[in-house]
Parts: sequence; structure tokens; C-alpha cells
Amino acid sequence: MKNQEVAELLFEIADLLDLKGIEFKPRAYRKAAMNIQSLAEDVEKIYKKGGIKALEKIPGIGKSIAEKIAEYLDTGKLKYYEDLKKEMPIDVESLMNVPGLGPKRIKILYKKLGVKNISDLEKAAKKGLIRKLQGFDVKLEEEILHGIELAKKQKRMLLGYAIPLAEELVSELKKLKEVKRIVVAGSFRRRKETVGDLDILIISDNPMPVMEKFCSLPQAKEVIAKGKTKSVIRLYENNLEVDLRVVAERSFGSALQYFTGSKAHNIKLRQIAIKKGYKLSEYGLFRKKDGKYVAGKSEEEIYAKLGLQFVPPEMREDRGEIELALKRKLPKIVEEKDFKGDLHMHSKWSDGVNKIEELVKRGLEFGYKYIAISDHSKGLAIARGLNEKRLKQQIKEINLLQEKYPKIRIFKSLETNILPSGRIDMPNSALKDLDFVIAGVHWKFKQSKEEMTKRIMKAMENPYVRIISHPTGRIINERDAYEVDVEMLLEHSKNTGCFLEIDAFPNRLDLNDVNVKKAVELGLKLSIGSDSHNIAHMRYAKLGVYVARRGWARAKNILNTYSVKKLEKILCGGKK
DNA sequence: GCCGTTTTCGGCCCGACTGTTTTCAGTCG
Repeated sequence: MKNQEVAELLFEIADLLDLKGIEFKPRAYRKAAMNIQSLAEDVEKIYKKGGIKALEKIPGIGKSIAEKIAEYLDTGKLKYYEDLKKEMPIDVESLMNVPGLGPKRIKILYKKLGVKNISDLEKAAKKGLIRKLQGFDVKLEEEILHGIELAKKQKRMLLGYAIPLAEELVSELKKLKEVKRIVVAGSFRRRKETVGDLDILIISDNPMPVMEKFCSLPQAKEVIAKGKTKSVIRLYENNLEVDLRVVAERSFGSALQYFTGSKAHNIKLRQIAIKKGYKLSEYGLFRKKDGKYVAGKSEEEIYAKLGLQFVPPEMREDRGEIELALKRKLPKIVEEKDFKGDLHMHSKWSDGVNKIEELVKRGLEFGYKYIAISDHSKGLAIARGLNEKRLKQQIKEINLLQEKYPKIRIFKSLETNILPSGRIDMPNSALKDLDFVIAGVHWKFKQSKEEMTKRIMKAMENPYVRIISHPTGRIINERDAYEVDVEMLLEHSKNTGCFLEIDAFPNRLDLNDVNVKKAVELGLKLSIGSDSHNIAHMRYAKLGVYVARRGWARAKNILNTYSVKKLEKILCGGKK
């Protein structure tokens, strides 16, 4: 899949053109890059199948960019880019990430001080050279140094960790009588796997006390901006930035829509507004000719006025949802209330901290109809994986618990290891007493793409293996996915009846939203598992539902929405 | 550089905050 690579190249060209002070072209390149990023199909495949003409069919890509992509795919190089780079041998991408620096300032820093990268920048700032430049000052120099420090340690925060943090801020601010309504918008509301910041939106007729309170919250490490309608703070926790906007009631829907994003989704929406003779901003939808307010109280009325179906926040990524909403053909995606049970968790028997009974009780508290106990098997010694003998003992224990708790079905499962050969680390004779078997790759990640794909496909063929856990192995912010052909796994899922998992643990979310969307397009079913190692982790199962929603999954695509009876039929007793 | 039910030319999303500044440029989201 070359999409990310090509998109990054185009993004960098956009940055370099910005640096040259060229207008509008950067926007065109960024748009093209974003559209390639959100492409479900591999851009290289598109090119190989249909040539330059096929590339030009991608929105935002015309003759010129299509030719450049073709050149890059053919030769691995792009002369246009290399020439730009020769002219300005600057690491724009990382410099642009420093808060306070944009193209204009980066250009000045390069021309006057020869700053090409972050380390040059840091040296220049520490020597006090930057403050002397036209348009810079001591304050900006300090801000740059501060920004470098932050950029060094800043990683986007996992959604699973941002949720409790956001809830805490919201409950603090809610206490104010001036706060009429409060919602966290942004990528948080779109349930993206990580969030760069939090965007809080408040309705209030009297914003100043709200801003005062916000800027003096005990969680705030510093106040970055403070105004009548907008303030920004940075939290101690992970240096997370939090924006607060106060709006009037009649603008709440438009502000919520605007601050929820995504940027690409919003740009398209505004273009539709323009075509219909409107102007859309965070303050509302207005008639172009006389500026008359048309809508803005709710998101629903804005989408309706623009002739669109309401788009759930998780779908607002400009991955085709706007086009479908215009035709009123959006799918009805799975909801949290459809979720009936968790299909992957660990107990004390292997590397979890809780007894099975505690997991069962928590499952009951959540109103689950079933849970699956899926401890590690013996191949994972570090996790005290179960051997045949201990597995038998565990099965006995679960049978007893099942009698004690008849209201919840306790599935007997096991997360086995897929050995490099594709074999499973437990004999079939030990697996036959389980309801269903999960299998996953837990070590030897560095195989070739062909080997890894074959390895997992072979495991999928085992008659007892019904679910592949965390199919790509990525750990967000820590480890890339191993090389594997996900499309082939999806195809194989269709052929073998072995399901792929959405591992809902905050730093996994694997399969991710993009792969889920591909699975949904093939009509596949997926399973969601929290991969809990602690009863406190069980609440992460909902993250799996969010990923499913972001992948446009309907309830029928998610095994966890099925009743016990149906699930037993689908999952238990090996492959039919 | 891209695009077209107001356009094949002339537009390109829109507004807030900062800083030093008396009207705006740069950055950000």
C-alpha cells in the first residue's frame, strides 16, 4: 500500500511551495494528498490497472499531479520534488510542527540563519539569534524553544486515556451556573484512535466567568490564550492542549459541527453551502446575498438545510460519507446499545490480574449477555500461558462458575499463539473442549510480508481457530504493524469462516477503522474484544464499537451484537 | 494545480488570537 507514502510526498511538496510563497498550489497538493490518504484502494494498484487516466479520476487530482504520482511510482523518485528540495534543503515537515512557526517564518529562518532542521533551530534560539530577526522577538524565541521541547515528547494521546480526562474537565465546568450546555467536539467526538487536543464547546450568555474558571482549573499547567469566546490551556497530563469555545445558543449546532470536523469533511460541506447560495461558519448557516441567519441551533438542521442526511460524527472523515448523505444512502451503523458481550479477556490464570469470577461479575454489571475467557496458551511463557493440564483445570472452574451465574454465558476460549510456521502452539486434542479458539501473533514479528501473510492464513485454516486477535500487531505510538497483506486476510476470512478481531485495547485498536471499512465492504463479520488484563480494562470494549462505527460497520457486521444462541451457532464447535 | 447546476477562467473555508500594532500579518484549527 503506497497511499501514505505518496500522500506524504504531496504534503511535503505543499509545504515547500508554501515556503516559496506560492499561492493556491499548496492547497491543491494538500487536497490531493488528503484524498489519497483516505483512499480505500491502493493508489499503486489504481495506476497499474488504469494508468494516468485512472489517477485523474481521483478527486483533487488532475493531469499535473497524476503525472507526478506516476513518475514517483515508476521510478521511486520525483524530479519536481527533488528540484524543490535542492532549492530549499529544509526539513519543513518537522519545522512546521513547532508551534508558532509557519511557512513565512521558516523561510526567514532559513534565509537569514540557515536553519534547516529542528537542531539548527534549537541552536539558533539558544544563541539568541532569532530575537534579532525582523518580525521576531524575545517572546517568540522563547515560544520556539518551548515548542521544541514539547515536540520532542509530544505524542497524540490515546482516545481511551483521553476519555476519563475529558469527563473530568466536563464535570468541573458543568458546576458553573453560567454553563448551559457542554460537549467535547473535535477528533474526540469523532472517536479517532488518538486525539491531538480536546475541543470543548459551551453554550453561555455570560462567557467571562466560564473563561476565568477554565483558565484556573487545577489541571491546567499553563494558559496559552484567553479571550471572550476562545481560550486555550495546556494540561499537566501529557501536555495535552484543551481549547474552549463559548457560543450562543443559536450557534451551538454550527459550532459543534464545525469543531467536530474533520477538516476535510467541513471544507466539502462549506463548498456545498456556497453552491446553494449559503455561507457556513461556526456561527451558523447564512444566506450569501443578505447575510440572513438560516440555521445553526442544531447539527441536524444544518445538514438538513444543505440537503444531506445527518452524518454520525465517526463517519465525518471525507471517505465518501458526504456523497452518500446527499443521496440519502448512508448506512445505519452499529451503536453502543447493540453491544451484547466481550469476546476477548484474560484472567489470573495467565497474565491478567483478576479471577474469572470477578470478570463475570463485571460483565453482569455491564449488562452483558456473554463474555469469553481467553487466556494465553503455553507458547507465551512470559504470560504464564496455559498448558494442556492447566487448561483442563480452568475449563472445570468455568463450568462451575457457569452453573453459579446462569444469566451470563461464559464462553470457554483460549488465545493461542500462531507459530512462525503458521501452526498453533496447542494440539487440537486440547482445543476440542473449548467453545472457540482465538489465535494471534505474539512474537517473531519481523517476517517478510509473504511469510507473515501465509503464517496467519494457515492459522485461519485450523478447524478450531475462529478468531484472529489483533490481526496487524500494531501498538499505537510504539510499534508499527508487522508486514502483512490485510486484503488477503480479509479474503481468507470470507473463505475459511475464521473471523478477524477488532482488539479494543486503547493502544491497539486493531483492526483499525480503515481495515474495518474494507471488511465491511466485503460483507464480513468481525469480533470485538477488550483484551482486558484487568476488570478496569473491560470498559475499553466500547472503543471497539467506535472503531467499528468509524469503519461504517452495521450491527450485522459485528458478532458482539448477536444473541447467545446465534453466537453459539456461528462460533462454537469448530468450523462447520 | 484543480474544478465547474451561477464559471473552461477565476475563484479556491472561515474566523479567532497574538503581538505590536493604529489596520494587519502570521499562525492555528
